Amino acid sequence: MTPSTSLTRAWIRLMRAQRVVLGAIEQDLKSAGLPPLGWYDVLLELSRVEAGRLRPYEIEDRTLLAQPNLSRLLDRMERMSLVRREAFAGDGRGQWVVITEAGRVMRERMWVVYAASLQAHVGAKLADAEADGLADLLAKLSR
Amino acid sequence: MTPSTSLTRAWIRLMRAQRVVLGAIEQDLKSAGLPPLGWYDVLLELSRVEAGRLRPYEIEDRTLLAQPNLSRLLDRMERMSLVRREAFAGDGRGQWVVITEAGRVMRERMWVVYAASLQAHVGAKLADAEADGLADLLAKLSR
DNA sequence: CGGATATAAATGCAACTGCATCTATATCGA
DNA sequence: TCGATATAGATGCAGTTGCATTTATATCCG
Repeated sequence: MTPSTSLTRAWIRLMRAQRVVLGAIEQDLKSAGLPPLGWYDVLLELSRVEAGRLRPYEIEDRTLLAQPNLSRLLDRMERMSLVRREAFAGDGRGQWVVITEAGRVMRERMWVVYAASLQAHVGAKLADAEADGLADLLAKLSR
Repeated sequence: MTPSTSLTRAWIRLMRAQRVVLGAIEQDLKSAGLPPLGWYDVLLELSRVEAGRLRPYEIEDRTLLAQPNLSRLLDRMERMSLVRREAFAGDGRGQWVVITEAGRVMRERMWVVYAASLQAHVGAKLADAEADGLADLLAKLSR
């Protein structure tokens, strides 16, 4: 049941590439005095939906964050006034997570840095056609 | 400076694929009662070299582990008798990290599970030629 | 209706990471 | 040779993650 060398090599490079690029991006965000990428993911999901609000479990599904981690991430974001929690009428257990105006502003500020960083660390190394090929191959892995 | 959609899509899928596959592999190791993947990486590097020993900074270079993290990982591995630290003659600041027989056995036990997991979570989804293509594209990113 | 079960989210705790700092030893240059 | 600087590795601490458990509310079924 030993995987082929092709396979092993691809996996090792996947780990390495992700680590290198993610590290570089996080570093760029930190240098700009901005919060880590996880915050961006949450803000993006919230700003994508019309009402600017989602249930925590919906955010979970979209971001692959584990429930307790999301709960505490929301605590931190709420402390920074980027989101606010509101009661969910109709189910006493539930709540809405609502993005604030400050949250929208933060998402945009983060995107400026994130986009430049992506361009520098990925875009500069991959032509568009290559990126498409990569995306297709990677898509097979998450399914 | 906005990255193309191709680029963004590739990056998001890279993050997702790595998270999904790594999560599955770690889960398989844990289910088998084995330590996490980081331990494997260290054991592998040590077992690869003829004398079965490396300086900590050499392990760092090969695994991308941060120095303080490696230092403590070695503590844990030493507690489990998988490696042992020895003085490095010729530089009083340095040391050797030596893999023990138990360490070699552990590496092999981990590889059995790791290999099966890789096969299941990557191999089953990617033909060899695709894996080669993926590896080539990913190689461009770490450079 | 009322007890068993399920679901939404929070909390406690241990392990791990990143980061800054510290200690000890080496090296370099006046 | 000696003080300044660099390097190897360890340690302290705060922030984060994973995992198990808890709390509160819903739902389901006899």
